[in-house]
Amino acid sequence: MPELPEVEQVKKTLYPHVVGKKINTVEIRLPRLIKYPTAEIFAEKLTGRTITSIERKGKYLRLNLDENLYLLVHLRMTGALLVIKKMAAEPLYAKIKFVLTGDEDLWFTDIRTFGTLYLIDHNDKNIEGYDTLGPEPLSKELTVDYLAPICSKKSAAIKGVILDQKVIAGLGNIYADEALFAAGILPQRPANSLNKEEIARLIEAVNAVIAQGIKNHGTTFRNYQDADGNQGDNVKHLFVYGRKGEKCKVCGETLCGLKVAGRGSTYCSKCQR
DNA sequence: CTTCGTTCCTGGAAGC
DNA sequence: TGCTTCCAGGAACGAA
Repeated sequence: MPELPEVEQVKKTLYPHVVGKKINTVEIRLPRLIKYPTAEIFAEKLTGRTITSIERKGKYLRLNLDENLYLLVHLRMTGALLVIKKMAAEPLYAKIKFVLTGDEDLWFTDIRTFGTLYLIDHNDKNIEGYDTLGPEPLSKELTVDYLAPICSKKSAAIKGVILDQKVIAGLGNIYADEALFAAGILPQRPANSLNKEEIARLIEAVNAVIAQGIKNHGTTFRNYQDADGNQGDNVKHLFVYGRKGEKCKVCGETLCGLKVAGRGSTYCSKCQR
């Protein structure tokens, strides 16, 4: 599932293929993926626009267009943006085709069809979920002074807090489990039970696992691929995610599985307290 | 306000 | 072997 490092890798691989290209037509095969405005207006307004740059904010990609338009894309679980030669066969699970100038097209594919797309302009209403994103990992805004007061007000599990995009933008289940392991903190610990030193360790761990994920071009656990169709290498560097029942790479203990904040969570009962 | 459960969806794994 | 059931999860939403 694409989280911050995966979306960052999609951005990097997409950039050289689509920036400067014009969208000639848009073919929408699953209109319900377009959350704003309607699929008809979405296609109509995109036609003839030129992609000027790409930004990532949390797990959102924003393709900036001329005429003050912005194409927002959230890949959710199995969404992908793929650049495909016009002569090649169309990709599996194709849901939206952006016909570009040049010899390549941009496709949005999605197995489980949870992905969402929006087309907004600077006068549009805010898109909830996008405008409320919290600070990013590796940013100077993510500090103990920021996170400690938030944690002290919450009795819910710390894992749920760091998965909340309004608190930190970009963590999903993989990097949340990895960060909690690296920080030596159990995912089910109430957020308000963490002291300042633990919160400092957690921020450091979040930054470290995200930086490593980016360096390794993302984690391909099931379906994730970048815009060139390549997989990420980070899965071999995971300590806990997807390793329930296997031995802890640090202490040898069998890793535990537990549902925390509604998600499958894996942790080491010896390394994490 | 917070917290928790439900919903969406499909492929692949697990179970009988 | 072949069918059925369950599970994976990001985030919006509703209920308590």
